[in-house]
Amino acid sequence: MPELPEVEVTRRSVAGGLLDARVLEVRMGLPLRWPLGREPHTLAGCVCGDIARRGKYLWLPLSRGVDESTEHLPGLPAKASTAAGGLLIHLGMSGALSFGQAPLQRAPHEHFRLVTDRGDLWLIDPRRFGAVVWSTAVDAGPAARLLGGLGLEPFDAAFTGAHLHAALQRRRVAVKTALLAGDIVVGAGNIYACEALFAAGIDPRTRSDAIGRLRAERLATAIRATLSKAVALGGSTLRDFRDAHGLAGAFQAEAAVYGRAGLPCLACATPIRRIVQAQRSTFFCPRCQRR
DNA sequence: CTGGGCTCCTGTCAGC
DNA sequence: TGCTGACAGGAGCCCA
Repeated sequence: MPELPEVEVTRRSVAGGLLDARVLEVRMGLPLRWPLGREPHTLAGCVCGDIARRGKYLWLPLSRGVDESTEHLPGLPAKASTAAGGLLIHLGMSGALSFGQAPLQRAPHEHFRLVTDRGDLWLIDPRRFGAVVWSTAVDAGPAARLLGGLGLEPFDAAFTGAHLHAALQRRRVAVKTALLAGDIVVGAGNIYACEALFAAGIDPRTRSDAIGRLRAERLATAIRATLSKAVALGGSTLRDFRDAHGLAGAFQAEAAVYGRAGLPCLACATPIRRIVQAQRSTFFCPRCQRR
């Protein structure tokens, strides 16, 4: 589910509540995609920093604090938490964060819970493709390994039509497959890649190295426009997605092609087609989108 | 190195 | 009503 807009909406909805919150306890449920990589109890006492986003990952910095829950002898100082680093969080296909109050009717799918003095943060993830991974720094250890291969942020000034064009020239896969790979530009998943290609008037089957400079420019603009509109609408809620306060997104109602197979194109009334590319559904208008 | 396919897991829905 | 198969927002990993 969660593509860049959903992850960004999630980030914004938890940032204020988590900042400066002191971790009291960490509870784990069923295994997620990867292990936490650290004993949960060693995180008690850490203080949450400003949560950041990189692609579809969230990075929650944790600074060293004092573990007040740890038993210690009278007269001796409270045991300092040994942890300093952060948590890299990915929502996978079906994940959502919830902050403050217990999520409703999700009990079997609560697989991670950060108990803090400002409220609790839950990861609800039925399919468990999501992950919460400890890393000593965002640019070291497991986080560096997972973030290392990512492409540019779509709103980074370096992500230009020229950059996209040059990157697409180096590939021979279909342009939609190249966008989904996430090593050129991050954030556009299956929904937004389809929508951006529609907005740019490009057939998703077009070989990436056949995209000219002008169309690459249009595609870069369309990716940014599609993603920013989706963020403004609170993301897309197809099934599971909610922000941390339980609010659903509204972009799904604005989708021009995604999930609209057989329905008339909003621009030309030609039936929207569904095909499969790299094991993922692709939706497009065969008339508005050209090779 | 590139590209294609498989895989993790649960839930939902269409069709019989 | 109940069973079966297809499909779902991601992306790392293995193989040719």
